[in-house]
Amino acid sequence: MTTEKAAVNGRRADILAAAAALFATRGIEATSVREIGERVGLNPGALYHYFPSKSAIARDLITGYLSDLLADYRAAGLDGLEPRARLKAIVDVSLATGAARPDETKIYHAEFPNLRRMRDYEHARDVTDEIQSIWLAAIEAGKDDGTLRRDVPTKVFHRFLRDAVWFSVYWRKDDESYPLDELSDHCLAVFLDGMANRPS
Amino acid sequence: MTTEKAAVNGRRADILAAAAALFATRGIEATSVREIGERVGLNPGALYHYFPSKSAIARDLITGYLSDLLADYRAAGLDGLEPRARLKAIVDVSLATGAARPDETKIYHAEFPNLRRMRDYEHARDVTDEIQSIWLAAIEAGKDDGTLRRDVPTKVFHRFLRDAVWFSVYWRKDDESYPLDELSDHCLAVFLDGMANRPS
DNA sequence: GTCTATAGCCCGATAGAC
DNA sequence: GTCTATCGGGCTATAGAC
Repeated sequence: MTTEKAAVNGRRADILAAAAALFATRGIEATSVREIGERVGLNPGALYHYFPSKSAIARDLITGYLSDLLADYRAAGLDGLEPRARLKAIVDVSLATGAARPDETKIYHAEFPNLRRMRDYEHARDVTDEIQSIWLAAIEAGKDDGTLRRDVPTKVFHRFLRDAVWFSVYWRKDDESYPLDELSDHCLAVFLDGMANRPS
Repeated sequence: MTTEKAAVNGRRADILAAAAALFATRGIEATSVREIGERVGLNPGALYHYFPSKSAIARDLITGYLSDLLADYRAAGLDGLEPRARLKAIVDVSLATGAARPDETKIYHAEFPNLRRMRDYEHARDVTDEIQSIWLAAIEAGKDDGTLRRDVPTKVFHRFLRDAVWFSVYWRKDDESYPLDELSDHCLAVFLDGMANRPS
């Protein structure tokens, strides 16, 4: 990669990061390209040298995020794991992604439901479908091998667990007081072993 | 109440309902007063006969919603219930509110975090603090009487349960195929008894 | 009480100098 | 590659006729 190309990618990355921070806190539509330019030290018009439109910035953020997330799930070797370990791996990959990329996580969950029917989001839709099937398959495997109870519908349990995991980016403080592996332990304790106190 | 007063309140209610539907799906900032007027069959300027501003519509929606929700919790006689029954009552009141007022539920959860620091939201802040303390007290009571395990922090369990309950408005279909009391049963099954399969 | 018309502002995006 | 300047348009809110 040449020096000029690296500089361009650096600028692009700066713009994406600045836009992500603003989109995550105020929403895409409520964020102006002027604000994005201000954050990155560029006049509004100059942004259009790197991106054709504001919505292209949002789309690149979301599709890049989803592609990386799917790659992380695939790299976790889920197929070789027993259901409980597989669910733990899914939760851990997700929590790590939420902690590493909180802005994109918030944007995806807050805005994608309204964007998924738009043109240029076909690939993102495919990725989200595959991610969902990864979660659902792990829960089904747990039911099949007797690890999980069968009277709670798979889709319902999926929603409960999924929301607990992803929405933790809104309340977890990213400091030493509550490390990620503790959150992971608490999440798996509640959802796999249950909150009920059963002295053994 | 005079006929004129009732008519005014009817118009006000129509405007609030139309605004709620739009705010819930597109967000407050992304919704224009022209759209609200269109929905209710009024020219944009005429809305200002009933509300001083767009943000006043949003504030009335949120504060009214929160006041009613708090009243419902108080009417449920929570203090006289054992911890498990108390948590079930809290979940049931919340699910019923979500089903009866899905738009305001979505608006509150999506927009209040960004609005709570604003002027004119002092009362809403007090109400949310009290609602949160109702949930936390029920969980603490469950720990105190040995019903709930103590190794998962109260605030963490609260977030998991709260998000599962409230965000169900985004995915639950409001038809006969999945009635509210089934959702309530599944929620309490997962969070109170645990998803783990323990043949007894 | 609802209308038409518009003020004043900010928006996304573009043109063209340098 | 970044700037200044601006276009065309939608926004919230207001003014004043009816």
